[in-house]
Amino acid sequence: MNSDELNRAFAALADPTRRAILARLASGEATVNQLVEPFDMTQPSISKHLKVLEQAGLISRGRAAQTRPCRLEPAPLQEIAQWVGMYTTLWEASFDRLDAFLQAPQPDQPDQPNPAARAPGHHHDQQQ
Amino acid sequence: MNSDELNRAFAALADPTRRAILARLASGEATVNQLVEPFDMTQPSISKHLKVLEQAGLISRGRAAQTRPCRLEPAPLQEIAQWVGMYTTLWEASFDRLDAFLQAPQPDQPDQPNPAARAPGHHHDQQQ
DNA sequence: TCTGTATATAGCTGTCTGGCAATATAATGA
DNA sequence: TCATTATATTGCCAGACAGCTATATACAGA
Repeated sequence: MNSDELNRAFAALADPTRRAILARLASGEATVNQLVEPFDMTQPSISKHLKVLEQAGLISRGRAAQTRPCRLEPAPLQEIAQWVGMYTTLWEASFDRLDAFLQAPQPDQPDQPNPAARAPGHHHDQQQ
Repeated sequence: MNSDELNRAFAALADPTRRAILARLASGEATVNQLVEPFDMTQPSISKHLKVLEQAGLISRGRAAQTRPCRLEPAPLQEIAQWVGMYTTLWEASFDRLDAFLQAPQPDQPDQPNPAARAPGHHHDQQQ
């Protein structure tokens, strides 16, 4: 749950073209040209987007002849799911418990709040 | 699951200062000055961050005397959780099923892939 | 009304970003 | 080796962004 990784992952996902590329890759590997095709955009622009996605760890690239097939790498998405998971108590908590939650020691440390508040059983136990 | 909302939410979360602000707000409302305090940063800079968070819908602000208490708004986080959720099949799938998944019709439409692939039962049924 | 406190806005700067066209590199196949 | 195809890199530009200082606005209390 490194901060830099989250920075890069979130920043990469902030662009709709890049999210569309990931959506495409979710259905299987694709070459750069295949990824260029659906977009009204030049190949260098897509290559730049791919570089951003790669540096964020969201994709990896192999080699097959002269193509560089792109594959989706789920790890950063998992990290994001985990990060967002720390806030799920905010909307999972039932109405009458909401205030208690707001008072309770919730995620607090800049960038690594409370990793133990994920499961649907919403246990309140935690450190610090 | 509007694209612009996701753009703003992801972009807002790409900054560690803003994520730290959210972490702080997860434990309850706070005034601007209270949010400034833990950071080695000027008040106008924090106010700017708050504006970004507000425009992303991640926080809202009330009025109490001359303070403007900030409150965390979970809706965009829920949208992100939902968006990421569409990719969970990629790592929930067991090893021997992975290839099948990569062949199967997965999230594809730019920015609104397959909303029906969330639950832990990982059902393969879906449209198109 | 005046003072102080809380917050917002304006203006500046350097850096990052997303797009493009043009060009370079890498691997294939003849 | 040469031509072709696939991809990456470079250089350019306009706009966004994060930080700062200085200043403006809003409200409270005397």
